Amino acid sequence: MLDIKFLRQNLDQVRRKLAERGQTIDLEQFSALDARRRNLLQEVETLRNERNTVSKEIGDRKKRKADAADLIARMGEVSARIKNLDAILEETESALEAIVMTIPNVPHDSVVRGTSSEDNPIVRTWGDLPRLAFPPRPHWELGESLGILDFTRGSKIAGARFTLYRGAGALLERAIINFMLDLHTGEHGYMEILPPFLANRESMTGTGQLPKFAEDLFKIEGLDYYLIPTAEVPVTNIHREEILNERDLPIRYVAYSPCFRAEAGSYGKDTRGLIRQHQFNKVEMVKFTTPETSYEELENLTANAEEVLRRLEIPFRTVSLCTADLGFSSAKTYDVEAWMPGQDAYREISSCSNFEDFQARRAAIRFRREATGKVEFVHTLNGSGLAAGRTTVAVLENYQRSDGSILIPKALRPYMGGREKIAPA
RNA sequence: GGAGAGAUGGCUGAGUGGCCGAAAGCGAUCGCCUGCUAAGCGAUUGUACGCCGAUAAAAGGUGUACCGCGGGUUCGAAUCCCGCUCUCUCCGCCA
Repeated sequence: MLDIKFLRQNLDQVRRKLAERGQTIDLEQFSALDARRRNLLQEVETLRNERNTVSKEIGDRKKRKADAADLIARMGEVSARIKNLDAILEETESALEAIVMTIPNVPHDSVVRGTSSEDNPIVRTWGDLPRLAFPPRPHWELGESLGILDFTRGSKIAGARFTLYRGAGALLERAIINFMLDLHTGEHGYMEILPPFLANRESMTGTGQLPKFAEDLFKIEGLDYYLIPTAEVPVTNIHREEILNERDLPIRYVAYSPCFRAEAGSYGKDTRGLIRQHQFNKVEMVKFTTPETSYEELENLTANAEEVLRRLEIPFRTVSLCTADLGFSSAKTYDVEAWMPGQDAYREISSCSNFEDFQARRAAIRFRREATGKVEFVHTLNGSGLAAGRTTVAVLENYQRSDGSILIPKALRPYMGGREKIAPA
């Protein structure tokens, strides 16, 4: 969420910035509620002050055995008024919060203004597209004919958008996950985390999934637990309501987790194959930084994600999301898109974002500045490093051969017992 | 699942209705002292929100709230009552 004081003082600027995202927000309503809240607060605090002072006087009188009945009667009324005002104040505050919690982050100045993903500038392209002497097949065909991906049985067990991996397919995805974790912990300086795969309402609110995007989540019936849509949720919430030491920053975590997404509203989109699933595996990088370094950290976070594809020798390009394409909590996002020959397209395989203090404010993640002793909000960042399911897709499609077999990328062979290819049984 | 105990500041730990935002100790920071280190002495040591502050911010001042969370009793609650959450111990079950 945005800072209420900042909002109050920069209404026009915020309105303009949000318009660039294609959002219109009822900032008049915000102003009215904010003013009302402050008036009520003052009134109620004055009454509390009176009650505190007079209650002391009552105590003194009683000690002296003097009569205090008049004061007690008066304070009875004051307390009743406080109770009344408190209820109104609470209503006002939750109405105000309801607005503020649904206002998206303000895009960073370097983010290009646009109206759709068509306007996302390409910032980097890497690798030569493979020139195949045969028409490339999509991964679902390859996976089924090799007997390593079973979409039919995945549907039988759970439903649409669930897939069963078998044999070398299961091994390949596990190898990809292990390779990525080893790379980020061993060479990029991240600490590995294995988090809970369910999270509660507070955690979901802290990172911004709630209250606005409840329909995208799977919820455990009757309990306040949600299946995580990304490891970003549990890992960012590690430090919820904490004050960190400046010298411990930046903190860099990397976590494997399955991710669960309801994919409401995406009917008919990417219905075949592994691209869009209700459950998929992902390795996620999360950072907590000081405000001064967060954009530098975003650049190398993105580079860390790209490095996976470089090592796997899979062509990719990186785009910077324009204002219209930016996620709710993000101030700036790079998407890394891997080349997928079976689809003749680049497809998103990582999304790296700087949330600045947007999540930190919601989740109360702060740090104490050594120079001044003051507490400030940290900046949080995260990025996929990478989506494992889509990485499996990229490997299958880029490394396919005319006989339908798959060459294993060199970087993955140590993770697959030295195996060099996946061939039809 | 059954039985019991507990939750207070960075930590340990007092506090059972007003003098408690909270003793004491530890730790930390600053200063003094000291050949260095240790010891000693002194001071400081939470967060949030509102208001005041010469304009924005800060310094500073002031008020309110916070003793796991939510409600209740009372003129007044860390303290009494109810509900919840979490932690610990024992039993059962289980990977």
